[in-house]
Amino acid sequence: MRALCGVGEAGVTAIPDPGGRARKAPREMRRQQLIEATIDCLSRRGYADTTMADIADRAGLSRGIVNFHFESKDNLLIATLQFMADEYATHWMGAYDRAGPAAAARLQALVAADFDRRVCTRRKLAAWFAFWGEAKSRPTYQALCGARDKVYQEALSGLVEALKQEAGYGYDAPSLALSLCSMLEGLWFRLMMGDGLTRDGAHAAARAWLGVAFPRHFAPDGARVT
Amino acid sequence: MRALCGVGEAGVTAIPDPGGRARKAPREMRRQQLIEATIDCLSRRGYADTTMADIADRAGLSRGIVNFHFESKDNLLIATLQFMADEYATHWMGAYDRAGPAAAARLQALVAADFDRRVCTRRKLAAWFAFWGEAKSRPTYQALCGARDKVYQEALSGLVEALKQEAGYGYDAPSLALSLCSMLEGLWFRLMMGDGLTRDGAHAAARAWLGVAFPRHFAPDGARVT
DNA sequence: ATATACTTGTTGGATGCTCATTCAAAATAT
DNA sequence: ATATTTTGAATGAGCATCCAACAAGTATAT
Repeated sequence: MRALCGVGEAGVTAIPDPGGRARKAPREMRRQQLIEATIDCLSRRGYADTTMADIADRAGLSRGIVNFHFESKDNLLIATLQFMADEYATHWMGAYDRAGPAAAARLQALVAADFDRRVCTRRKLAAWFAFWGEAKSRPTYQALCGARDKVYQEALSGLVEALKQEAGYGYDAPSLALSLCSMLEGLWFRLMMGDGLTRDGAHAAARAWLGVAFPRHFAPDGARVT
Repeated sequence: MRALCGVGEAGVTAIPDPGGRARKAPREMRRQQLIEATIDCLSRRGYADTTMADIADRAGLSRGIVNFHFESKDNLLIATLQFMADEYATHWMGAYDRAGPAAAARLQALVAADFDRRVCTRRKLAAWFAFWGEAKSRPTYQALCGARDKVYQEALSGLVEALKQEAGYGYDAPSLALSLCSMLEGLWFRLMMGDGLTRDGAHAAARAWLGVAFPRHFAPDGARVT
């Protein structure tokens, strides 16, 4: 589906074309191509410096094309954020469902999902932060990001509560759930910032947290204890 | 020092003037006034929509003024970020020094400092995130933000390590320190995003974590155990 | 099949607006 | 009188949007 991934610094290279520059690529494909180009530009140039021309160039198409497929720059950005939010939700929900019924297994799966290659790339993290930086002043962004979080946090809260009942931990479940998902977001932040932190390093830190918070369910390195 | 704090939504109201609109306010005062106006605009309109005119209006001064005191918009933004980074560092270092020699007391003080009124306001958090959103594509911002973190994280790491040695905890200290400061950043993020989370709620979540991670030093509610 | 209208995509330049910067003049200090 | 600070309007660059022309498919007619 996604064509770009390695993201070399190479200049003019366009996205390997779904349908080439050929006219009449299916509507949805061209939209997706433009969305990917937008994520690309956001991650390279930042929100403020991303122009319509940049996006068109990166997609290897002409200047007017965006206004044909999306009505405006704003619409394109919203569609891009929507796409990322949907992709993220689909991803973690799939992991949740595949993890089986045990609360500990589900929690472990959710944490692992956050550091999976498919959603956790420099490119996408940078795009997320570009949006988040603007979110407080744009209700639309805030709504989309908020929706992303709401359900996710509820899922985490439920699991934290379930583990508490299973093992009689003494913590305050809502507070601990909040600190858990804040930590996951913070790790994303540090990954995006560079600093030599790797996806594996971040994942290890998250697992260390699990081991500390739920010692009867997870070993200090985050491996599950039966 | 800082004049604005309550930040009502009120429209044209300028910053209560250090020196009024009177000409010839001391150089440093006018610079500070413009920096405060910049933080204000960033938090209300976001990075992309903050213009020189906005800033001048909010400061209650004329359009050309910024280019006189700072040479360019870029310079003003950098000075603003610099100011926030300095203020933050001064603040937590002061808390650290005032906490006395015990590692647990110092850790508690650092966590409390992060949720103190002076640095943790909606206004300032929003400004931080405006910068962070652009940081990946602007080396200068990244350097300033990175410097902010480096020393802070080292301090936290040292304390986490010290507590481990005091009480023989089983965790991996570097990973746990990373997860701790990620959590603090994530809590800032959620505070900025709104969602009904209060400063006290965020602080409580952080303390809950302390209780979970260092049970021999902190009670479940984060109070110190002697 | 081949020609003819019609729909959908695509292009690149024209248009007009917003904004950072510049600057000459005015105001205030020393 | 001279130096510093402030003003507000002029300048010009960059950008999103618009649009007229063109291209490529698709349906209908011959």
